[in-house]
Amino acid sequence: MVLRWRRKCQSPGVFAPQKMEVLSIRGAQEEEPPDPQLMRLDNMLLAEGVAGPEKGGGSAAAAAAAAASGGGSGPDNSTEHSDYRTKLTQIRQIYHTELEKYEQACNEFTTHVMNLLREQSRTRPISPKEIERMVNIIHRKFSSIQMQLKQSTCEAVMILRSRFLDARRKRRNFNKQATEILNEYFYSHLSNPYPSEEAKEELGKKCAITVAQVSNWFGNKRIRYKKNIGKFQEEANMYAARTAVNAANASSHGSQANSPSTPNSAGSAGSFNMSNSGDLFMSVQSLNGDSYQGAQVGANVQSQVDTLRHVISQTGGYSEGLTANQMYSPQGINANGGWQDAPTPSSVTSPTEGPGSVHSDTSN
DNA sequence: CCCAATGATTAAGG
DNA sequence: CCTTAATCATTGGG
Repeated sequence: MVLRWRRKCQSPGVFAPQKMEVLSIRGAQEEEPPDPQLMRLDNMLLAEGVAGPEKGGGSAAAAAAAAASGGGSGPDNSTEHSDYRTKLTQIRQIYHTELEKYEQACNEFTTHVMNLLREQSRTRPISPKEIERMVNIIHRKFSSIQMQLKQSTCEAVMILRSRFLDARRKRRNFNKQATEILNEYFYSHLSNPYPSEEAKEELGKKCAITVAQVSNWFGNKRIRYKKNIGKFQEEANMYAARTAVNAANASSHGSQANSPSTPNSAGSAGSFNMSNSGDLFMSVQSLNGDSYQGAQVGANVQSQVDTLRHVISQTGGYSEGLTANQMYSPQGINANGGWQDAPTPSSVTSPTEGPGSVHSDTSN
């Protein structure tokens, strides 16, 4: 489609607006045949708040915009809609102006024709039926013009809506910090990267995005990670190392409740130091084994295991079934090729898959 | 310009 | 509702 919703609706003074008496157009205004096309347009304009009552506050338009935004529940961004409402009001004004103009022109023309007929009635007999027929013809003509106007307006509204309500068209990348937080969560829950509703809310809060956006992000991330794990190796190493260090620090220092999720260590980018891998290995041993005195390690055990396993698999420090060709298939991805039961097997990438039995899920 | 990355949407399945 | 997978449309770097 063409993106030119502004322009049109500009008829340069076809009829000079004059002060004329209005004839009785009421009778013919009601379209005898309820044209479905016209009804559709009318309904749409009405629903869109364009053809509604006068501008008694933008309530109609606001309601329409809110309804159009989809979900009824939600403190949707109202700043986004202000621009939309402004433009919608513009369309509405143009529409009303034009409509009025057409009506006036129709009346004038009708009057003119009537006068003509009246004049002619002096020289030849004119039946009232003929007059009525004339008027009908005129009104039909102007009705079709009105319909064009309505159609144009509808089109404009549709384009406006797709322009403003289709979020794809105003996509903004998340800021660095947000993606960092999301990635951190993702890679520290690699064996089960499905954040609960609460986790999503919290992530959304921390990243200043909506829960739906968090879901989108994880959906995209999961599929794209799975599709090409190799591509995410670097990133995975980075975040795994970072959170692993964090976890190691936390567990070694006992309960240290502080540090609100911002490790803030921007120093070690790609360089992963192998020296602490030994410590991490020990941690894994104790965590994966049975007796770990901490006892209070509940929900975040899995995350630590995830990151530690990842780190270990990358550093090659853990020999149990981890061979070179398994670099690209770390932790929780099972033989199915996915985290969840894949409905369509469709010949997964790596048929040979090692032990992926890391599942002590903490659902709460 | 091209092109990879990326957020959002859609369809299909549960 | 949720998910996956494919796709769209934009962003931003070269």
